[in-house]
Parts: sequence; structure tokens; C-alpha cells
Amino acid sequence: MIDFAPHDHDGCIASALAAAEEGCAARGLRLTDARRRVLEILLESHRALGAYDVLDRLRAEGRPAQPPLVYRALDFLVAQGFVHRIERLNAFVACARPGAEHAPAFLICRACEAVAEMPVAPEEGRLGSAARATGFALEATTLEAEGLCPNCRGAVA
Amino acid sequence: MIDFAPHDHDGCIASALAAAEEGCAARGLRLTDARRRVLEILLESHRALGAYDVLDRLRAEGRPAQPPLVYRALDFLVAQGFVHRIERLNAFVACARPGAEHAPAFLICRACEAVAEMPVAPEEGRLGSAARATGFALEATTLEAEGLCPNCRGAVA
DNA sequence: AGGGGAAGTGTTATACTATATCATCCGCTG
DNA sequence: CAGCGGATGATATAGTATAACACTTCCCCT
Ligand SMILES: [Zn+2]
Ligand SMILES: [Zn+2]
Ligand SMILES: [Zn+2]
Ligand SMILES: [Zn+2]
Repeated sequence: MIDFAPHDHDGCIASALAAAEEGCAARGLRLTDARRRVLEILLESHRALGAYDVLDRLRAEGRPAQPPLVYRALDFLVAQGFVHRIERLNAFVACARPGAEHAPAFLICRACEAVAEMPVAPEEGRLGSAARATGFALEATTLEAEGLCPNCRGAVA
Repeated sequence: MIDFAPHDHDGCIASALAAAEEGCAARGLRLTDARRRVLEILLESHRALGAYDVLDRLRAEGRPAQPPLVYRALDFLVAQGFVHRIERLNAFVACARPGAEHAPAFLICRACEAVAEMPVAPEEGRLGSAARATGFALEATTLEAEGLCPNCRGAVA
């Protein structure tokens, strides 16, 4: 999802799952049932879900599950780049560009809670040059913005 | 602290406290004892402290205190811009430029946990233009990077 | 001085987020 | 089928944050 526009979401889900399958196969890793189901739950919407939201959905569909199951699955999916963690929300969102190397940035709507993943390269911005200037070795960056998405901008007073 | 270099830290503390006093006076707000003490604790180091770290220090100096006291003080200090929240760490750090309008970015050393506040303007970077392009109304941005500071870069194997 | 409202604090309880630990199971390889 | 490593089950606990309500303090107005 490059912005907040409607799109072929079924295809969106299918291609993300396919990318995850391929990525795991290529790296000799297993997209187990639990991991796959957690990814599917996150893919259902372009919103960030808390680990316990995911847990609730697993339980709602009849799977007994405990927090560690969810956190293990999320850790795996994040490590493989199929899911991103949203630090501002302590929550998780499915990657909109699985497979491609990318350093994502996020636009988070505070009204509808939609999350859009934008393709940026933070290490090439001012932070990167500032880091280089001070001798800081960048390893991971978080770039998140909160505000109102185009859809909610009109709806809210 | 613009980078990880040594500096006149006593002066650093004094000027930050003075800026907080002035800012409160100018806005008709009260820098109460609790708020001031929490700010002082954060100013002691250029590191991010968790709310419960602050709580422990308050208690260590003989003040009975409960979590809400600390969170209220932190909320106030963050709202006034005297303290910043570090989302990646669920922790708080004293502002290095109190008084000045700024949209801060942070470099966080994963070895010594020092936090440097860098002056950047995220809304002018690619995220800003991407947001504008999609009609997203930016309200707050988080820009944080983790890595190794110059001091720890050599020290770690 | 006294009344009264807003802001701040005290206190208890609880919600939400995340991990440690150890036992067990499953899938693969030799 | 024995053995190994990764994955899951299960229980407990650690760490982060807020709700709710009582009480106090400050400040302004009379
Ligand atoms: Zn979609
Ligand atoms: Zn929205
Ligand atoms: Zn200093
Ligand atoms: Zn360091």
C-alpha cells in the first residue's frame, strides 16, 4: 500500500503470502502454520495490530494460544521482513513490499488507524549525513509519522 | 548535546533548567517540585531513562512516589518540549535544545545507551513530500536511529 | 479574609506489553 | 529408529502505562 487509496486487497494479500513462502523457501526457513496465520491476520487490514489483538483473533477462531506463540511468530516475521513493528503504537503491520530490500517509513492515521508504508531511504537523509559527521555507525532507523490520512481529513471536524 | 563529545555538562544542566523555568513562566505554567526533580534526574545523563528508572531514583532519595506521579510529570515535560520520548526504548530523555522550536531526531548507541539529539526537519525530507503527495496531514514525526556511537565503535570488537 | 474553581498530587487498583523458563513435540538426517 | 535442532505448549513473571477517585494547593475574585 503506497498510499491510502483503495486497491485490490485480495491480490495484495495473496502476493504478500506468496512472497513470504518464497522468502522462507529461499532461506531454508519454515513458514509454519502459526507464523502463516499471524501473517494472514495482519494482512487482513492495513492497520497495526497489537500482539494481544492478534492473540485474541487466534483464540476467536478456536486456536488456543498464549502470548509467547504470538511474540515468537511476530519476531520471526519481523526478522524476515514480512512484518514491521510500529514503535509509536507498540504494534505490528504486514509489510507492503515483502521481498524487496527497503528501509520503510510509516504514515499513521490517528483517526482510522490505517498505516501506509512509504519507500524512503533514511540513511540518505539528513540523519544519515549527521550520523556520518559524528562518526555514528547507523544500524537501524525508525521513521514514523502520525497525522490524518486523506480519507479522515475531510471526515473529522 | 549535538554529538557524543564531552562538554560542559554542568552548564548543560543549568541552561536546560533555566530554559524550563522560563518556558513555564512565559506560558503561565508551573514547574512544580515533582516536575523539576524528574527533569533534573533526566538531565543527569544524556541517556534515556524508563519511567520506572526515574521512579526508582525518586524513591532512592527518600521521596515516596507512585507511577502516576512520574508519568504525569513526564507527560507535562514532554508536552512542553523539555523532554522527548524515545519510542524505540519506551524511555525518556531531556531535550538538548529546550526553548527552541525543533523536530528532533535521535541517535541511540546500543552499547553505552547514550542518546544524541540531532537537529533535523523531517517534514522537509522525503517523508514530507510523500505525505504531501498523498494528502496526508503530518502532525508528529518520530525519527530514531540505533547503532554504535563513535566512542563505542572502537571499544566493541 | 473567605469562597470557589482549576490544577496538581496521593493512593489504590488494574490494564497492557513483553519475556523467562522448562517441558514437549515435530521434522529431518544419518 | 536414534538423535538433533527448531518449533510449540504452558506457566509464571517482568516491564510499561493508565483509570479512578479522594484530597490538597494555588490562584483569582469578591
Ligand atoms: Zn491491501
Ligand atoms: Zn484515516
Ligand atoms: Zn550535557
Ligand atoms: Zn556509545
